[in-house]
Formats: sequence, structure tokens, C-alpha cells
Amino acid sequence: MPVLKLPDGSRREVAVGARSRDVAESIGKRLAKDAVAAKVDGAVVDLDRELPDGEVSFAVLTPKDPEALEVLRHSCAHIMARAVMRLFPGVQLAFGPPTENGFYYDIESPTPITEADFPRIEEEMRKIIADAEPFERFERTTAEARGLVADLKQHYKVEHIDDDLKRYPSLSFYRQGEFIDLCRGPHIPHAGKVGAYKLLSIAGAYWKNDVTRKQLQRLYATAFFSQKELDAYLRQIEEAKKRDHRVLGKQLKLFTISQAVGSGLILWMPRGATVRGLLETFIKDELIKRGYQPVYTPHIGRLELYRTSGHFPYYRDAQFPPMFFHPLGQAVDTWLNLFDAKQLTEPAEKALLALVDEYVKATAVAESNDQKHQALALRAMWVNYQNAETPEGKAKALREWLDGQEAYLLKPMNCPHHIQIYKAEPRSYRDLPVRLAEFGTVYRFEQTGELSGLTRVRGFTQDDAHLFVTAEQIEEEVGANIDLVLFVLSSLGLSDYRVRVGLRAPDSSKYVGAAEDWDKAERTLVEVVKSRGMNYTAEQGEAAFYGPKIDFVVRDCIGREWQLGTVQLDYNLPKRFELEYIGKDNTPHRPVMIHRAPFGSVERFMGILIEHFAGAFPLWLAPEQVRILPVSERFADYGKKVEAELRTHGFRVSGDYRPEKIGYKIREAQLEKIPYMLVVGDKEQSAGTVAVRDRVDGDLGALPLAELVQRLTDEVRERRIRQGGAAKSGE
RNA sequence: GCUGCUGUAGCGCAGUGGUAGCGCGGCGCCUUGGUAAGGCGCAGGUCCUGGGUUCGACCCCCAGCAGCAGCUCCA
Repeated sequence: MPVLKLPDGSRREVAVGARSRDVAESIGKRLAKDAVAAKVDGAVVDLDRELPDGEVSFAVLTPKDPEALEVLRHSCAHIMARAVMRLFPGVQLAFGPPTENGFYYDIESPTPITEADFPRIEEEMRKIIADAEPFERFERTTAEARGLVADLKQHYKVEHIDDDLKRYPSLSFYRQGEFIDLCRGPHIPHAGKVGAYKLLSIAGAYWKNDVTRKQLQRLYATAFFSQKELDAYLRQIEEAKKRDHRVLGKQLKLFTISQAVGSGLILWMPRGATVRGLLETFIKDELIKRGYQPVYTPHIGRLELYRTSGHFPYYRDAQFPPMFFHPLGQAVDTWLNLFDAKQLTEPAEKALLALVDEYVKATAVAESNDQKHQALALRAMWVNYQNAETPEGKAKALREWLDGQEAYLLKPMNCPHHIQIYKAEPRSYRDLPVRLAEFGTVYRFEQTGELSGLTRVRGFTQDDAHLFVTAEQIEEEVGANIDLVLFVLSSLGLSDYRVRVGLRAPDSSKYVGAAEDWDKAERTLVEVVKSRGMNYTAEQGEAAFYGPKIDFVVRDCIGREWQLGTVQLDYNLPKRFELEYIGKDNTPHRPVMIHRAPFGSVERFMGILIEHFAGAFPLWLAPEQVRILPVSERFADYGKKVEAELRTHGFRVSGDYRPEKIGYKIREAQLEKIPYMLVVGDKEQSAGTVAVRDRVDGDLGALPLAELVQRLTDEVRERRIRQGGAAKSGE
């Protein structure tokens, strides 16, 4: 006999075979009417499922429970799929799960669906919901289930059973009228529970997230129990868009991106550059306190360097192409690439050979020794290539020539340069940890579809540092760096982040180094995070190719996650570059490297910060801290005097001396999110005061100038964050 | 890179197969005003680029570029 422990602590015995729905009814009419699903021993189930024997915890889920909303959305995905199938014959269904803010269904339609079809689909959904038919669950053995989805001509479902579900003895289905879907459930009792819904967008998504497979159409939508909630959600999206850093960056003149310069390359305008500079100073001061040494290194480096580090071979496609001195360098490089990828066509090969041949002939009469040497090397490649009997031999000929060519790469990371600084002098165990810090700008050729404002760019600056430590120092240094990241985040009031420990994927060729080093490194990172009592998720496949890492991940205004701060442990680059220090025992030892960047990318950090503050930077970061607003032109002289005085105290201040009304000037300053507005007129001039208007709290009344200076000085020194309050949003 | 949508004045947007408008902003004049928009006037556009269809293209077709959303990727 089932015995239920109810949320209020009471116990209730129910008959064998009783369903959640029966229990809800026995508790109360109102509850039965509101019931969406039930939660039995922590698992959400349909109201129609029979309760298990024995003692279980039990709760009825109503629209108030977040889990109920998830059930509703999952069911609404079925409703949407059903509507689509009615309107578009021959549709194949893939997956249709709920998401954080709604749901989607991946489908393949013989006639592609577009946003123009949304009204029709929504209308069809309206009918289905009005009919309020029940969701009926039934089970089949896995073999029968496969037959059923095959009969339904749903080949993605067949594939899904074959690939992933064979290990289950039976599978569940849900039927709603003519619509049957292979589905784990649970579902709402009937379609009428859907109070409001809206199709949002359509996008491509690969079957099983695999680029090599078919791309399906993903229909995004959302649903709620009430129209009011849907309206609130849509309003919230509109509000979020207003704090988008791409919008605010333009409005507040922080940065721009020019096609004349290139996609994903940020141009910092004076205001943005001011904020960025202040952030950089902030962290630089902090690094000095924590024993870092500043270094500067160039934006480019020899290609060979990045071959040694592994960056070039591992991330070739994500880099700007290497710069070769030899006119044919780029061509041969591409050639070898095509070759390795087995994409070299015969005409292309012919053309490339002809190109080399022509060049060899043209440079036959070389004059200097260097030219002669070059000409001979190229000729040797040409001969070796054509004499080679195997593809490997051909590739070798190309590679040998290429390796002899001088080439440079825009640096994709700073570590190889810092490593060279480490290697520039002999190191003793007494010197360690060596902490080399640089705001290093790196370049990565991100795929076009990935570029996004400041958060994903092709040139960005890391507040980078590399620590060279002994094995015994690892834990302490990793810990100190976590503390630094936490300090940075809390200084800026960023509290909404999660911590991810990125581990390697079990079976992947994209990592370098020995398994035991990896195990050791992964264990260390997990231990450090655990010992600090931090919440974290360990995620496989999130490691860097050279080592595991701890990432601090935040969300942007539309909910996308971005990695900011990172601490990475690396046993591999020290090996690749044969780094050493002399130990107490007077023999060489290998140091371990820690890569770390509290901001991550300064560009991305700025983007997140702009959204975090909605463009209203705290006083210490504000590009313009104070604006003088004379009531009329008659007080311009006094205004300028105040302006000059504040400037001598180091404040970033300007004055608005246009012949506009005071209300107009205040509105503009407010919309520009300037922390303090100083209104000056007759009264202030004769009293030697300023009327202070605060961005957050509005009119503060008159203050003697000296008092104001003190107040602002304190606010800056404490890096005080004051947000919200009376500010209107503007239009 | 893939799928879809978008590209018109500095910004936000209308618009039509017969060479373009609105709001804000800018500039000028008037107003010298006390805490979120004073009035009048003026200027400003390769309608993303390149082809094509057409008597004629900003509009229709093709290709490219860029932006947006999603997928994939992210050292």
C-alpha cells in the first residue's frame, strides 16, 4: 500500500493503484483543478501515473512550481509539433525539449518553415489548446517502439532508438489526438493548461549537435500558464535589450567597430578607452601588491615558436594566416594543408606545381648568395615532390621547404613569449614563483558566425600572466589566483557567475601531454576549489589543449554564457620548451606553469561590465564623473571656475555652456549617465557653492565646493558602487 | 563555417517598379531659463557592394560583404 509523505509533513495512506490525480482530488477540489503534475520521491510524473507501493514523498505540482512550468513547456512543444505536422505534411521530428525560458522542437520539413508561417502555426496551436485533449501515456517494448516510429515514418526517432535507447527494455509514448510522439514525459493532463504561448524564432541546428550531420530547423517558442506572465517575459526581454553593450556602446560613445578596419576588431573611443584604462590601472596596482613583475612582448612572433608550443597546429583554422617572407610561402602552406586534409584536387596540384616551376625559372639567375640558396631550396622541393612515390613523401617535401622559411604569426596567446623571458636567464628555486604579467593583445580568427560585439572578437587583450612554480607551490599559487579573480569580481559588484572546472574529454586527440600529468593537474584544481568551499561544476571536454582550468562564467543581458576569469594549470608547455630551474639539490628541475587572467579578455570583460552597470559606471570608473550645468550663460564664468577647481583635484569633468534650459541639460547629462551634475546659478555663485544633482538620488541641495571634493574623493577611493534608485530609463 | 532574418541621413525607423520621408541628433536665429525635452528655420542620403531583368530598380533576381538570432567552434 502506498504511503505518502506530504509537503506539510503529514502522512497519508492511499489505495493500491491510486493515481496522483486521485490524491489531489482527495485533498481538495481546488488543488485537483490546479494540478499540473506530481512529484514522487523527487521525480516529476504525470497525474495519471499510478503511485508506487511503499513510503514515498509526494507533492502535487501547480502553476506556482517552477517544475510545473517545465512540464507545461515540454507539452507545448508537442502541441507546436502537432500544429506544424497538420500544416506541413511530411515533417520529420527530432528533439523537442523545454529550455530555461521556453522550449524548441527540431524538425525537418519538405517545405522549409519561415517566420511568416508563425501566425498560421500559432492559430493551429490555439485550436489544439481549445480542444483540451488529454496527453495519454503508453508503453511499448523497445522493439515494438521502433516499429511504431517506423510506421509513423519518423526516421529521426528510429535513429534515436537505434543509437541511444536500445538498452531500455521499454519506451514510453504520448498520444494527443492524432499526434503520437516517442517521449519520456511527463506531460500536463490536457492541452487546455497552456495559458499563453508565442513562437519566437527559427534557426538551424545540427541533428545530435554534429556538424557532419543534417541541419534541421529549430523552432524556438515559449509558453506560460497565463498571458500576464508571457507579457511580463516579453517586456523583460525588451528591457534587457536596452542594456545590451552593443547598444550602450554606441549610445554612450564607448567603442565602435569599423568595416574599414575589419570585423571583430574593436576601436576604443575616448570614453571607452578611459574606462578600460582605469580597469587596467586597477588590476596593475593589484598585481604589484601580489608579487607580479610586468613585462611587454610584441604582437607577432616566429611561426616556429607556435609550432613548438602547439598553438599553430592545434588551432590553425582559428588563426590569421601566417606571414611568409617568401612569395610562395602562403601558397605552399595552403598546399600542404589541402594535402593533409586530403582535399587537394588534381587541377589544383597542377596549378601549384606550375606556379613553383615558373618561380624557379624566374629566379634562376639569382645574384646574392641568399637568393641562390633560396632558389636551390625551392628547386629541391619541386624535384623531391615530383619524385616522391607516396603522399607522405610529397608532404615531406613541402614541409621541409616550409620549415626552412621565415614566417611570423600574429600571436594567438602570450605564453610562448613569456616563456622566452623565463628562459632568458638561469632560474634558481629561490626565484620561484616567477610571475610575469602583461596586458597582451592576441589575435584569433573567429568564425564569422561567432563574432559578437565585445564578447567575441578577433583581436583582444588578456590581462595575462604566467606563473612558473615548483610542484610544491602549485596549490598555493592556484589558490591565490582564485582569490584574485574573486577580488576583481567583487570589487565590481559582479556576483552572478558560476565556476567551471574544465577537464579533458575521456577520448579526445585534442590534448597534448602525458595522462599522469593531466590526472595530477585535474586533481589539484578540483582540490583547490573544494578546499575553498566554492560551488562548481566539473565539465569534461572544457580543458585547454595543454591543461585543465578553472573558469569563471557569467551571463550577458540575453542570457548567453561567457568565460571571463580563468586559472589554468599546465605541465605541457614547460616540457615542450624544456624549461628548467636549479633546485636545492643543485640539479635541474622542470617548473609547472599557471596561466591566468582575472578579466579574461579585457574587451569581453568591458562588454559584461557595460551590461552589468547598464552603462552607468560607478564614480571611480565613469568616463565623465562630473558635469557643470550653469543655469544660464551669465554663470558660465563661475561654472568654468568650478570646473577648473575639480580638475585640479583629478576629476574628469566637463561643462555644458550651451544656451539651453537647465532641464534640458540635466536630461542630457542624466541620459549620458554622468554620476554628478552640478547646477550653478545666482545663489551658488554668491555663496561659493554648487547645487549637487546625483545620478541616482537626484537633487541633493547646495554644498560648499570643498565638501563636494571630499565626498567625491571618498567615493572614488572606496570604489563605491551606487546603482538604481530614482533614475528614469529615458526612451 | 551552417540555417534564417535584416541592411534607407550621425542614431532609431517608415516607404513605393517612375531617382526618397518621419522622429531624435546636428547647425543657425530667437528665448537667459533653477533640477529629465522652449520656439522657428536650415543642412544632411553612393537607399550595403557588384552584376542581372526592365524603357526605367532603393524596390524584382543572382552573387558577395556586414549585422542580428540560433547551431557548431572557442588555446
